[in-house]
Amino acid sequence: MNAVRCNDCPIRHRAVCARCDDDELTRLENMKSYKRYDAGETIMWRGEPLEHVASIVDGVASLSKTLEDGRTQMVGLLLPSDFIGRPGRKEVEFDVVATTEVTLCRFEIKPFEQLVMDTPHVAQRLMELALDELDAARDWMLLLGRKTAREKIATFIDMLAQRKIAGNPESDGTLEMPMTRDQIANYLGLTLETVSRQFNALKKEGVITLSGRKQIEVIDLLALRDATGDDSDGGVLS
Amino acid sequence: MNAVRCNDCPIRHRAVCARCDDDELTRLENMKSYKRYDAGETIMWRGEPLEHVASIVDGVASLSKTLEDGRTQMVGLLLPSDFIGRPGRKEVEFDVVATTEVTLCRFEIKPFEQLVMDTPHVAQRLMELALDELDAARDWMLLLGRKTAREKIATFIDMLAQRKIAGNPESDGTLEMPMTRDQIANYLGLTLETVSRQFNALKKEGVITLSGRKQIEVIDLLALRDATGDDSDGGVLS
DNA sequence: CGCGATTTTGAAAGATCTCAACATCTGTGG
DNA sequence: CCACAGATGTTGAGATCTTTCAAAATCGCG
Repeated sequence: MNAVRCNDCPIRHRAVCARCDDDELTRLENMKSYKRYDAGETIMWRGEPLEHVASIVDGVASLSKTLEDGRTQMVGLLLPSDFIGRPGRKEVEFDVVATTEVTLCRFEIKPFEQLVMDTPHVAQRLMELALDELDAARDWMLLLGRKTAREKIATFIDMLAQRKIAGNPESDGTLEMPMTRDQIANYLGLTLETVSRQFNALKKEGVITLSGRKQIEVIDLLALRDATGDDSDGGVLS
Repeated sequence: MNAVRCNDCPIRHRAVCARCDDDELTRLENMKSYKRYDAGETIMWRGEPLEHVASIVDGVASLSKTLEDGRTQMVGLLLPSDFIGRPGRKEVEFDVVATTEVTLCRFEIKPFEQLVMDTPHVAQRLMELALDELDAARDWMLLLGRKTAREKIATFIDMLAQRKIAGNPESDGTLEMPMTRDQIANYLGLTLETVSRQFNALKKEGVITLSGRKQIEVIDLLALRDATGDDSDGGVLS
C-alpha cells in the first residue's frame, strides 16, 4: 500500500531523502513501505532488534527511557520528517511510542544501510538530522537541569507556538497540544499535577487561555517568552 | 609545534581520523596544529564564529549552556578522542571550557570541510561520534529529569569507575575526579552544597571513601550501582 | 605557616511531589 | 440525542527533597 509516490510526499524536501536525485529516489521508492500506528501504540520497544528504520510522514512520536522503578523521561520528540533508527546500531535504545496517530515510511535496515554506503546524499542528510537532534537534546538538558516548573511549561508552549508560526505564517495564537498532561510531564521532567498547576497559573495571569483539553491560546507572547528564562533575544530580530 | 606524528598519536584509533588510510592521514597531518589550554580556560565562547574544529588529544573539556540569570548547565563532557565543532555550523552553540589542562589537535574549518566532502572515512567516523554523543546526551536527560540527587551522584561516580576500568583493567577502585564540586553540580543539575552532602552521605554509609579533594575510592561497587537507580543488568552478563 | 579557594555543615525557606478527592471531558451505547 | 462511564484533568494539604544563606572547616599552594 504505497499510496504516495516520493515526489508527492509531504516530507520530500526535509526527510532523509531530501537531497536525493531521481535515481536514488527510485531506489528508495522500491524499498519503502508505509505503516500506520494508533495514538498510544508502541512503535518499537527498547532492546528490540532493529529491523527497520523509518521517516515520520505524519503525526508525533516520542522516544523515552525508563528507570528501574518506572520513572520515565522522554528524550526526544519526533515530528514529520524526523528519522527513527540508526545505521550501525543493532538495537533500539529506547521505547518509541506514537503520541498521536502516526504514519511511517519504513525501510528495511539491510538495504537501507547499503544505500547509505553508496550515496553520500543520504549519509550527509542523516548526519544533519543527527546533529539537529543533538542540538535539541542539549537545549533540553538545560531545561531539565536548570529550569523551574514555570519556565519549563512556558518553554514548552513557546516551542509549540514557534512551530505553528513556522509551519503556517498566518497564526492567530491558537495551538493544539499534541499530548496529554501526563505525556507533557514526562517530557518536561515534572509530575502531571505540577504541569496542570503551572498551566492554570499562566491562565490566571492572563498569559494564555485554555479551552477543551488540548487547545491553548497565547494571549501575551512577550510575557510567555519572559517566563521561559531564556535569553530574550532568541533570534527574533527584524 | 606539531610534536606528534599522527601514527604515534594516542587517539589515532578512536578520533575522527580513526578510519583514515595513509593518504588521508597525510592530508590531515598537513592541516593540523596543536594547542594547549590551562584548566579553567575557555576554548570557545558561545556565539563565536567557528574557525576551527578539533579533536581532544588529552584532558577533559566541557560544553555548557547558560540561562539569562546565570544558571548554567553542562550539556556535554569531552574526553580524549572526542570532537569539537561541526562541519556545516557557522557558530559555536555553547561555551567550551577546559576542565583540566587540555591539548587539542585543531583543523581549520574550511579545508576540513573539504576533506569531509572528499573522504567517506572521515564523514562516517564523524557520524559515529555524533551518534555516540546523542546517546550520551539522552542518558543524561534521563538523569537530569528523573534522578534524585543521590542517584545523580552515584551515577557520576559509577561513570568514572567504568571509564577507569575500561582504560586500565587492573584497577583498585581509586578514582580521581576531574572536576570541582561546583563543576560537578553544573554537570548534574544540582547545587554544590547538595553535591557535597551526597558525597558525604555515601561516605558515611561506607560505599566510598574520600581523601584529599579529588580522590575517591569505591568500597562497595554493588551498593553504588544500586544507588544509581538504573536497571541492575547494565551489560554485566556472562 | 598563612592565605585564598574550596568544601563541609547547619538551619530555614521554598519548590515540587505525593496522596487523595473531586471535576470535567469525550465518546459509546441506549 | 442524552446519559453514563472511564479517562483525563484540577485542586488541596501535607510531606519531602533540594536550595538558599550563612558560617566554619579544610585543603593546598606559595
